[in-house]
Amino acid sequence: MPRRSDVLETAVLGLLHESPMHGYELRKRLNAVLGWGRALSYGSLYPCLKAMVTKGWIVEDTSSGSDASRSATAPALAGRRARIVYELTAEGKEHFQDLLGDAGPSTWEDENFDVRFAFFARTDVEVRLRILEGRRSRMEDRLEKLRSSLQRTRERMDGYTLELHRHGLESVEREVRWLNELIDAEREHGTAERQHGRDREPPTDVG
Amino acid sequence: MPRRSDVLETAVLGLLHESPMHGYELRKRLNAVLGWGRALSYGSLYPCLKAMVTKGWIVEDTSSGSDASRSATAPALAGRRARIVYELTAEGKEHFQDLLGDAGPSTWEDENFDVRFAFFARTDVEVRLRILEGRRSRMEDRLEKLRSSLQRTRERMDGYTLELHRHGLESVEREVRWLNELIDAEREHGTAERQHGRDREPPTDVG
DNA sequence: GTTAGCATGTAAGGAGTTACATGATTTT
DNA sequence: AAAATCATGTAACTCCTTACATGCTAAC
Repeated sequence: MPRRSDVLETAVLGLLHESPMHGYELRKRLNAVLGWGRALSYGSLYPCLKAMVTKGWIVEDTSSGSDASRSATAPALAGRRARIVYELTAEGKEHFQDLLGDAGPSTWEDENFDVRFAFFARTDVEVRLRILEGRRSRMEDRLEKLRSSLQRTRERMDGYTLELHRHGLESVEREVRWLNELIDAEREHGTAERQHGRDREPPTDVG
Repeated sequence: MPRRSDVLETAVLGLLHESPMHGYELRKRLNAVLGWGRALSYGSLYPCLKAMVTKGWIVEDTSSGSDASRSATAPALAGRRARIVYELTAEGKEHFQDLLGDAGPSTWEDENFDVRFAFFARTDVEVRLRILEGRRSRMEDRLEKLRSSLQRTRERMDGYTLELHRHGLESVEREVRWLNELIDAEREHGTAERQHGRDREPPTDVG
């Protein structure tokens, strides 16, 4: 059975790919990049980090004043509390690449899609396309269910319930349009260039 | 400490208000009315129902062929398996009214808002307005955070992360517009009429 | 006859939050 | 001097899903 929530681990590996970080900072970046409703709690993050150390994907660096931690993000933070800076190992990088290579059904589920999308810049074009298309057909399924449910129960529902459903339906429709635009953009200048670079600019003409 | 997820209990009470039902049917209606991503599992529902019996909000009616269960939704289901039909008690109705009277901070959170909205037809206008306005300011807070986060980190983000944030931002903007329209509609013919009826029709001119 | 749907449950476990515990440093 | 922010952790608990266990009826 495939584990269905490597979300946190994936995100941590992805962020540490940018630069080594300590837990507190990691949490902030995590909350920023994946705009979760609630902020991630330490009670989730720290145990997760420990587990990842055990698995050999990251290592702890407990040298408070070292250059490694300072260079990245923190300017002149010499005398603070002993911070534990986490760094990717070779196995960690390898594992992350494996995760990015997966384009299976779990990747287009609600919980996973956002993380995967957030690291699309480091994902192969083919994988990107398969995930986007998978996500789209997932959303289209949902669309059909919602539409038929609205059709069937329209009579028995009061105005508010109806309005709630209508709004939900429109949200999914909007998501499908968004995915269509992304897929088109991938297909257009997706095959010509094969760069993973940071000046890669997906649909600015979207919306 | 206020319990933060009476969602299921609220929904069950609300649906049983329409008519008595057994667990299996309740699950289907629950999934239909509150369009959750995943379907509610029996592992959640049945223990919840037992707990509600213990609390005295509902009672089990184990008379397989009775009129009570048949009249509501199931035509000619005489010889099926012994079904347990759940029915509201007086205390259950009272508790539901208490729940509907609450317009506190928890009601405009993501997890609770949809259930509350689904039963707006049985909720007072003042409470409806307070919930909608609370929800809106909640969404506006989120909007501001997202906007400033986008502003701050625009440079450091790659195209995909940017696109993800842009899309998330637009979703929240859309939700705010929706809430504005609902609030306007409530205010317009909300003070004049005080009916809770089923031909009450909130914004058909919405969107 | 076998698959799909009806119908009710329990046990184990996953994934996360809240609340607690601790303490330094910076800002007001 | 107090409050906020930095920084790391643990224990208990909640809520929910998955997987299992059981058995009946309708349709194909």
